Amino acid sequence: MLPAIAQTIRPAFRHNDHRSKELWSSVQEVCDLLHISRPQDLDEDNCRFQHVRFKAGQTVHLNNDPLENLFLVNCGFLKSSMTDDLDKELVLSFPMKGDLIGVDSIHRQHHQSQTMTLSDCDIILLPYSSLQELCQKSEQFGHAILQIMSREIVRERYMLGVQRSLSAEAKVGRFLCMMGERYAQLGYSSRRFNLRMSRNEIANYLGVAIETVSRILSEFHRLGVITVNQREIVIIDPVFLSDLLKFSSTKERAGDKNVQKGQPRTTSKFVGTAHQQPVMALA
Amino acid sequence: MLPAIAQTIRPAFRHNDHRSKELWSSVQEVCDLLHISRPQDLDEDNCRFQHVRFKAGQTVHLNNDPLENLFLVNCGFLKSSMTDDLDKELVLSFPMKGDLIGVDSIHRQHHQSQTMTLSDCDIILLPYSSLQELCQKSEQFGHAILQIMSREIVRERYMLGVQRSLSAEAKVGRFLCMMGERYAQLGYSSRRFNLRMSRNEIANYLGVAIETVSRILSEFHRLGVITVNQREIVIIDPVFLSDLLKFSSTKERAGDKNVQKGQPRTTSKFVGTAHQQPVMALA
DNA sequence: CGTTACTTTGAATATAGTCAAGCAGTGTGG
DNA sequence: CCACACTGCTTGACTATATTCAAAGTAACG
Repeated sequence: MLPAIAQTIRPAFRHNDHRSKELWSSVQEVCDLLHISRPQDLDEDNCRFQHVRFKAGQTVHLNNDPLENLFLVNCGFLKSSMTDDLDKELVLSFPMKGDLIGVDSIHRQHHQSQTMTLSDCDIILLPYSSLQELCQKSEQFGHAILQIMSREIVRERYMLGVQRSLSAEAKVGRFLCMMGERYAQLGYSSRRFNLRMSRNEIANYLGVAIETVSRILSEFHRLGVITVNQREIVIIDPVFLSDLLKFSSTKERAGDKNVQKGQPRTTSKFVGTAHQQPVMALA
Repeated sequence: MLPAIAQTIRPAFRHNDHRSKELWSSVQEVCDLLHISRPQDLDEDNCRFQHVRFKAGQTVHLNNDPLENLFLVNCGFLKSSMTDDLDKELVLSFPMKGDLIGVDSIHRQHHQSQTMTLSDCDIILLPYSSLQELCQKSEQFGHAILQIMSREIVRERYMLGVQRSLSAEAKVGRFLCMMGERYAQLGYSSRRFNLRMSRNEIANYLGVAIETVSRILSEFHRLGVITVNQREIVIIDPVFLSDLLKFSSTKERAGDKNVQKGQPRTTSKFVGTAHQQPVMALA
């Protein structure tokens, strides 16, 4: 079985001959990474999954590649995107540790997107055939895979809600909060982090113009709710950003709290809210 | 097993005592509806799935209901929606025949959305436990379920692309085309159909204001590319609508064909394109 | 027939996009 | 080491698009 896997990986993978302490992971380790409990009903644990190293800027898989492997991020930062009718890139997600890449490809047996590395990465190859086999052996594992797919649906749906009902500044605010939370899950600070992606990629991901992202970040900085220095972000007032999630919606903010309504246009429209909430000390 | 299913269904279901020719469906029939091939590796076909009838305006499941059944639409039209932070409804989809409802609930074992009927409906209950069992018995069936989940992800992703990169009129145009295609798949005309949902629901689904939907439909009508009479739509020029998909994107139309750019504002901005494409005869 | 819900239309406004210019880091080669 | 170009980012001015508010029209319903 192992030789079989080795043969199915794309040639590019074989160029990565970096020495690594753990080139193969067990089912246990994969389950831990995926945040699913290890199936109790799976006795034989002789299955191993290969790790592959990527340098920043490399391609993990391209659109329309045949489905052979799913990819589980062990460490590093990536960008998944698709191409629309006009060959314009649409950024779909920024996978990081613990994220499973490629579940969209099961439908047509070909990848419906492409994924690039934004930093050096360590990726675990999960051959789809092996996953199917595990699903067959273990009902619990099968259920866990369905859960992961379901979670992906819920996540995308959440983004859909963001796209539809939030203003540009709320999108950016929510994006920053989300990134903070994700870093926190990885054990980093949720308040101070480096964005791994360009303004262009953020703008694309959020569905707004790059200038808008830039303007809003500057505005947040001016208001003292964040600090921006290149790609280094410090979130000073997360409450402000999370309130934006709720009340900056273009459509429904009339009727909710009388802030941000009828503020003089000569000053920032955020001032009203900013003054209501004490600026929190930087951790 | 059958009594078990009968006991797990919600009380509301039992009120529907309409007499029906086929109250139970086989695995075969379910697979046909889902457009997946019947698993060859499943010999015993003694499993039956209960049908439930709903009148228009009834609730199939509510947000946060525990996951007991998935729902497969046998006939009728529905609306799935979720509730955002502000208790505002967000329409997610308009399920119809062959659509599987509830795959989002597997993740947390509770439904993450609610579904209402827009017309009288016949729904097949698929107990999640039975599905798991079938997945276990048949590798092919398991794969098919993964495919359906994957397809759902791809669909939601498509909507995400629509939300991000299309103008309001392109969204409406695409919506009409999409509805036409879906009716066509059910064997109805793709050119002439009744919308089952209100303008409000369309607007919500597309993430635009209701007035915008109304205006754009009127505009399309004025241009002769569609006919609107209440909720009855006749698509006269699908090419026009599908071109909108490509070239009405707010962001990328500069540089593509010099239509719709620099048109006098006194007349419709669609006129330029409309004149380039012959109006097709009404089928 | 009046009430209600849904839809259409117009006018004013707000939001975000486009265009254009300039700035700031980065890297290259002289 | 500095000039140079290059890329990514920021900012301002203007414009387009879509929303909000307001009002009136239309169909459905008891």
